[in-house]
Amino acid sequence: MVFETGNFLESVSLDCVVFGFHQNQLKVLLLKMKYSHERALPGGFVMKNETVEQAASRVLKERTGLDNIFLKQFMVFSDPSRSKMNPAVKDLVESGANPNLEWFAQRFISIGFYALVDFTKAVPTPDYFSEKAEWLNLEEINSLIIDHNLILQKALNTLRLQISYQPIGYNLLPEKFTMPELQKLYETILGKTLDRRNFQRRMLSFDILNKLPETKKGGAHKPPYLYEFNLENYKKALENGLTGGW
Amino acid sequence: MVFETGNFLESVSLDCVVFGFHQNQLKVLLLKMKYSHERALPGGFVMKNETVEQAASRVLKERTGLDNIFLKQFMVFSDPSRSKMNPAVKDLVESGANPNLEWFAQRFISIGFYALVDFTKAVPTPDYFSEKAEWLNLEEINSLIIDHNLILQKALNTLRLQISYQPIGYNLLPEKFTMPELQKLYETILGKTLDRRNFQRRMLSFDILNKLPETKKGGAHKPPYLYEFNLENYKKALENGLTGGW
DNA sequence: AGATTAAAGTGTTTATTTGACACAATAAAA
DNA sequence: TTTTATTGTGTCAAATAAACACTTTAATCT
Repeated sequence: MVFETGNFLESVSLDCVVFGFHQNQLKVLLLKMKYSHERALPGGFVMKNETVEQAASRVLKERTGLDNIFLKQFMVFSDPSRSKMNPAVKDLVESGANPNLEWFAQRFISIGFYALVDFTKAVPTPDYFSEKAEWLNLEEINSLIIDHNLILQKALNTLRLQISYQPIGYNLLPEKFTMPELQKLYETILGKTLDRRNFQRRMLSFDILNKLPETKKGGAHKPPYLYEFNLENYKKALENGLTGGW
Repeated sequence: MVFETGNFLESVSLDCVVFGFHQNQLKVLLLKMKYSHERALPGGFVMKNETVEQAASRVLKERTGLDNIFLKQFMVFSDPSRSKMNPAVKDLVESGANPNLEWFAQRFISIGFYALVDFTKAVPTPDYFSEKAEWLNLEEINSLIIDHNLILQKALNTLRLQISYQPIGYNLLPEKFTMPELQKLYETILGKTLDRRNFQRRMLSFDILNKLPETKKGGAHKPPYLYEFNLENYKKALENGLTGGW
């Protein structure tokens, strides 16, 4: 048995909404369950000697191969009926593999995390219950197990709020990126278009970008300059917050 | 025994930072432990058939006598060593009362809530572990048990952030209040002074206040007008957020 | 090779918001 | 009745945000 349930804290689970960005699309990492074939957010349990943040890091390391993922808890989901329709339990029954069915069937409150990762670096990897892990575009996402649609929606709301007073992008973009790419990221998260010139002026005013002397050639038309984040200032901005909203 | 520990979810506790406002001071509701005499935030456990929000409401109803308290979860505290120095356990040993000591001595992750209540209406009431419940001014608060200082600090930070894009006051002030009182509340939470005229202009622009024809007499000097919140707009603002910061 | 195409670079003007600031009115207290 | 200190109120200047158009460029097409 893969799960040594005795190592875990009772009653507590966690679910992660992992956001990535690729080809101007906001993506979410989802699992496909082995037996029910339903989709689910990656999640896990908390070991007896780790914090919930460490647990989420551990889980995401397993699901993406990445360390040092940007990770934030945003809400606890605790509707008493939420666990009842967990298909993982059904899956366990069908697999006949698990001696500790009751443990999985217990009531869990789940701590919701959202994570921002570099799409190109993550290697989606299924877990014990799933046959596949893959990125889906936001619009492609239909019904998820249990309350995972709700969790996703709350995560998205939180991200949208966050973006107004925190820098975002370092964890979602490759090291070097163009201003139009950054703008698309913002537009995608916010769900609206922004003025190109005002966006650039605003971004530059935050003083978290280094403009590089190179441009990104290869597209048809005028090549855009490349930028990188000025990590020192970026971190300062993370702590102190930015101003205003879009 | 008061605590039927079997009714509670394992591993999960909650702690509440209850804010009140009185005489231009921000107050926090604290308990004084029976045996160790240390101070603690009011807290409790989650019953098997309730959400964590319902649990927090229940606990606060017991500690204040109030229903329908404004309540918000803001963070989960889960350092594995946090439970180790819980004086409640020591208290239980000394009281000799509890047959289920192990339950209390287990590791808990704690869900932090903050609450905003009308100081004049709350009746501080101690719990099983405490001899006294009382309001303390923020500056009067010294060392609290376990990680409760941290929880308090995070709650305060959250409140300060929240105040920039959410209306605040309905839950902290009496029904009718004056503009100077409202301003003092903001100044106290933010920890800085604000320009009287700009504050008023800004507040009125949110369109969440009704100016009443009455003034509040009794003080020496010119009596200020009374206001009440326009609940309909207040709730809209809670949902949609305000703009900018101070 | 030259023409065409569409995205990217860039600055100014206007409107809106914020910040600073002073004097008159009032009720209580002296 | 005088004094006192708080409240009510408006304007002007500065900063910020919003609207907006033309030139430059690399790739593609012919």
